Amino acid sequence: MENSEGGDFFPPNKAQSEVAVSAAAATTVQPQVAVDFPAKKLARQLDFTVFGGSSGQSPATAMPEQTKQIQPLVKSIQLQRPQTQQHMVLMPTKQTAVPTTHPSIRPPLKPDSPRARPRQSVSEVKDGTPKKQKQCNCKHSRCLKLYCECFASGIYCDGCNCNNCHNNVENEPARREAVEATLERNPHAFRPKIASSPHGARDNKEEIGDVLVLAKHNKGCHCKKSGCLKKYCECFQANILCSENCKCMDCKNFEGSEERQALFHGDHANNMAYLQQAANAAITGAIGSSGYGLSPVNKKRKGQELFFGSSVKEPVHRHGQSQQGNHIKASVLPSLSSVPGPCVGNAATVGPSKFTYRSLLADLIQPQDLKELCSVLVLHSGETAKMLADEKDASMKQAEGQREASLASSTQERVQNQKDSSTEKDMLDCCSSGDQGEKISVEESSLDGADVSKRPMSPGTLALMCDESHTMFAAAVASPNDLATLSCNTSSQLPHGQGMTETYAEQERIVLMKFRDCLNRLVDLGQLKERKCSSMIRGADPVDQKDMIGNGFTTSETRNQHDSLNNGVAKSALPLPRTAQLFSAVVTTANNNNPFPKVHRPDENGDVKPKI
DNA sequence: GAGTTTGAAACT
DNA sequence: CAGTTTCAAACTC
Repeated sequence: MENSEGGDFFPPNKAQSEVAVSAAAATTVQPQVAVDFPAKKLARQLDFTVFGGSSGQSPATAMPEQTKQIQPLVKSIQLQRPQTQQHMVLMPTKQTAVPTTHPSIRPPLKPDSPRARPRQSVSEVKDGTPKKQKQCNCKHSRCLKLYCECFASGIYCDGCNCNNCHNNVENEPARREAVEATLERNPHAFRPKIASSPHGARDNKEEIGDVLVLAKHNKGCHCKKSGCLKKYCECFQANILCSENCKCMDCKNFEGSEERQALFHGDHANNMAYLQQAANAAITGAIGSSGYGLSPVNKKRKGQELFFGSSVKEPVHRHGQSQQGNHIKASVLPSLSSVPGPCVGNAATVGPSKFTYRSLLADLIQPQDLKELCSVLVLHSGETAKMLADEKDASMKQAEGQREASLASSTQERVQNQKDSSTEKDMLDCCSSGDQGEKISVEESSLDGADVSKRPMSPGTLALMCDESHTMFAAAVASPNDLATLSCNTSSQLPHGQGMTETYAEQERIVLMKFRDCLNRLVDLGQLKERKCSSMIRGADPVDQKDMIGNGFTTSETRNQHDSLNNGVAKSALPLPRTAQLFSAVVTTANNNNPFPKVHRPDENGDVKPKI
């Protein structure tokens, strides 16, 4: 127990190398070992108690578990901290102002401090100026309380300016006692304060510009006067936005806060980051579910007042929480100029501000579009089948006409029809497997005289129709071979033999051609949209961006895009469903080069939408 | 560098 | 759990 405790929490001897962290010695833990960043409160993020869910456990019971897990933690910290620091441009580091005396050459105030050596290895930074973790200046806490950054970081004081320091090897018993007491008060005392996204690793954190937007303060801050824009605020100091966990008042540390943005002004890098953020948001329509949430700066306060009549005295985390709430609300509003909602899509679930990539086509293709597309393709296939069948019948009749009409032949034909009917039934049964509704829908969707259900259909057609309610898209893009497979291998049972196989092949070829054309159209749309977004971003007029919703387009713009899709295409006089329009363009266009002049579009015959 | 402000931690 | 005190860092001058 004691050994494990020392091994878990208490710093190692400074003689230990960083590599030795993995050693099994009792003093293997070097939580601070690679921490080359303002130790400050981030250092407190170390969690020596809770790994593996020791939370709630008494320190005594928690300790053994710490022993098991501390080393991986340390390793991850070593890897992650420096990265984190690199991104913290928001937080003006004062490290350069910190005495740079190297721990190892500092007066042997606390010669046995374990911190010196490990830190050395990582304290050489950028400009070559040796940097050292901040030293505490504790006077009354003996460096045995969380007030002390060193203690909170789980490290010995070393070269600090503290008085009556007990956070060292000589006072190990006292220190241990203090640790236990601290853990007793709060089992999470040494737990990381900043939680990353649910996806875990901090080095996977998502960043927008220079801001860590996924990280979140576990406890949240409670700032009252600093507006969460000073380093008093733990969130701000950690370079994260306040979250719903915070209980701060008059918070300005949220995405879109003009005060916060003001901190960036004059900082080119940050401005660029912000621009980049705006660009990303506009291009991808990444902000939440409702669109462009990136506030083009400076509107937040209005938003706050709008929603809360923002009073400085209003208690609350009002702006940590409410701000997040506001953001959500604001982002829903069509005009961001009026309410500069931050980019928070859903702070309640994803934290202060989470940006998610969305395809340029995200809002172009709707689920019903796929259904309609499949309907179109199915109809097309039916038409093809019909046409080919007619051709075949004509040729057969012609051949028959040349022969003497015989009773036998008519009898044979009846038998043939019976086989067809039987085969059809089998195929439908197979494909509708367990879902009568689908079978019905297939039949219903065959409308208009095409009477697909009563004709032999290609395996591909059947596959398309059968899968319409679940994997329409997949079925549509499947290769003919796949389609044949999907059709339950019924092709071998088909009565027309090779002739029908050719018909099926032709059907599939045409359907796939249509589908390919559709995809090409979509690609064109995407490119069009990309160009549009890019030009908007280049315009860099935030006000203009207010018109961007969702993926960055107004409905009218989107509509225009759809219109452009149909340019040069004879449109149906009847109102087509959106996608029907979309794909009718393809169909009609294809028909120009098509042996099949007439294509029945779904709506031309009324309701042909698959009923699923 | 001294003094003030601030908010987390500790305490009641 | 809320209110108060203590504390040390951040900040101001």
